[in-house]
Amino acid sequence: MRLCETDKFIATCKSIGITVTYQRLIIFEFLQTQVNHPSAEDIYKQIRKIHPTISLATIYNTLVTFAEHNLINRVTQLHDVARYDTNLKMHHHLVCRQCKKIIDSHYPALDRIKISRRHTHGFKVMRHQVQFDGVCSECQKKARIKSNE
Amino acid sequence: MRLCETDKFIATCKSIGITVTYQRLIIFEFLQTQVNHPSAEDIYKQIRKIHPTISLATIYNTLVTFAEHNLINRVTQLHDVARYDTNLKMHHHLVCRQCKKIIDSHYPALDRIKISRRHTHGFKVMRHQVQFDGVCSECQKKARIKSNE
DNA sequence: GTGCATGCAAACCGTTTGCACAATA
DNA sequence: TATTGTGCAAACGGTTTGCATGCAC
Repeated sequence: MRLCETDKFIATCKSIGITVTYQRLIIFEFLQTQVNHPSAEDIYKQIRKIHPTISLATIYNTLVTFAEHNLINRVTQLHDVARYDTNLKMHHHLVCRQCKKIIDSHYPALDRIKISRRHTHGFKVMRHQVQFDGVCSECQKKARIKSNE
Repeated sequence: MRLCETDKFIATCKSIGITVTYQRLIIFEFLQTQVNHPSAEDIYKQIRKIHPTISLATIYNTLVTFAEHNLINRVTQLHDVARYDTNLKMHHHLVCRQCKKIIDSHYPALDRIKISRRHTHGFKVMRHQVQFDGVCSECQKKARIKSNE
């Protein structure tokens, strides 16, 4: 069972062309057990209990590597700096993956989204917002120019 | 016109019980002109051109104050630390305002959301995700206990 | 006059990086 | 053996904070 998972991880590393290391394996296996969206620090503290020699830098490096190869996702893409919004009316966001531009989208159909009680896990939901990830027109243009060079 | 806006700001400050200062006024007025979700640094650089004595700390302090009183919003609530997600299937998030817990919600109706061309502002949309803000059951419980004390 | 806000610099903290050493392929 | 990753510590960058001065009420 375990072996099978390990083999799968090794195969994945080979297919994306990264070295298989013990540290990456234990980080990956740890992540598979997590449902609560841990931070690098969380991961470090947990793994250290069993593997006390692992370094925090390795956790960070590994998370970057995994995310680059889509083995995991960062929960929020807009992570580098805090951004502020003066638009207090309900609205949604288009976020550019490249330049991190945020554009408001007023789209009343999305305002009416309701989540049924069965899916709220006891949450008292107060607000919702839809985020569309993609590439803005300027960045698409830049990419086209680049590919024609 | 300008006077009217200024008066409105003064009235707002009074109603929420914060001191009216020149710095807060210029920051607030600047924010009203912005549609591109500026960062603290952006705001600082722009305002410094006209008011060279303002300090970055004041920008930060003021943004915190404004956000606390709901005059503005932080675009992302989950800002303090990067969080990772091993669930690569399409899903949505319930985020607790208090403890920052994130719970996955698998709700196929939300997966089928489509945004019409008119609303995309030229974006190439690649993914979307709905975020429900609220209070988780544990934090609701804690709040109830506290209010009964 | 009292209390809250500002401005400066230092501290903070999450994250990244340079480098010597170790492990992988 | 050549390459890539690890671990440590130092650097980095966005943000917060302590404190003296200044302004609002």
